[in-house]
Amino acid sequence: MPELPEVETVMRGLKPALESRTIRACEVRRKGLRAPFPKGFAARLTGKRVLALHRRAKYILADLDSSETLVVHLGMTGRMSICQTPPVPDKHDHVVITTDTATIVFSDPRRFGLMTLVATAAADRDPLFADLGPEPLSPDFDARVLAAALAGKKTPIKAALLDQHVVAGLGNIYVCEALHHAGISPLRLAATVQNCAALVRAIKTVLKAAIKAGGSTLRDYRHADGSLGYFQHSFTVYGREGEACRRKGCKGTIERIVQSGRSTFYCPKCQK
DNA sequence: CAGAAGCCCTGAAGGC
DNA sequence: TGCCTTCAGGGCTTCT
Repeated sequence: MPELPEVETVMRGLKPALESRTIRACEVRRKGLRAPFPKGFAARLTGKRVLALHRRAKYILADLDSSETLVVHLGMTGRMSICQTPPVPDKHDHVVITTDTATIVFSDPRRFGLMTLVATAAADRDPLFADLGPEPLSPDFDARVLAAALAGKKTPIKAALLDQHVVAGLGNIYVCEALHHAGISPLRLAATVQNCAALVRAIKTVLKAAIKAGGSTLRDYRHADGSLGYFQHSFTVYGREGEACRRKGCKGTIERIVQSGRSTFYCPKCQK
């Protein structure tokens, strides 16, 4: 499940295959993913040069020389693969982009992903991005900003951190990991979190370590070159129900609960 | 209006 | 073996 570290890793892997390259062909093999592809999608990509690749929240953005930006969201099972030779398309391969040097395939069995085009100059104001919270790894995201976003929130801190308006790019796994790292219970109401500085530090630490490890491969996630992430081996709570807490000196056992329909893993002993 | 629940979608895994 | 149910969850819509 691609969260910020996975999307960042895929984006970095795509850079050599896309930046400063010209899209020579684009094959669209269905009407859309979770939303329809925009009108003339393939034609608006064909012949365009990719100026720069970047990431916002869980979105990969490719600025084109046509003043449009290709927006890609991997959803749950989306994958961007670089192939040196054109592959035989699988039934879940939905978009095939060909440059002079490579073929990039977007595949997504569950089709929770998204591919669309926005005007580059107005991207920040697009509904996809306008209300997003700060990038967790940017200096803009600090204790004061987080405290302000959590003020008055009656929802559990777990749900608040999953809210992309509060902070953009966290998903279920890294929220669980960051809360354990900070020693904060996922059940605690957001407005009652005292140590926002520790929580901000934990979020940044966990995300940076995960990016360094190339993200976490649980099921579907792969780098653009097909290789795997390995941060899953460093999880302290996620998927560890019934196992011993890894915090130094803590004798607790990791529990799994369900919050807003989603699994939460935490240690009831050291997360308060 | 905030917060919670429902929905989309498919493949893997478990039960019988 | 094979059929059925359950689960995974990001982001959107709908309900309370």
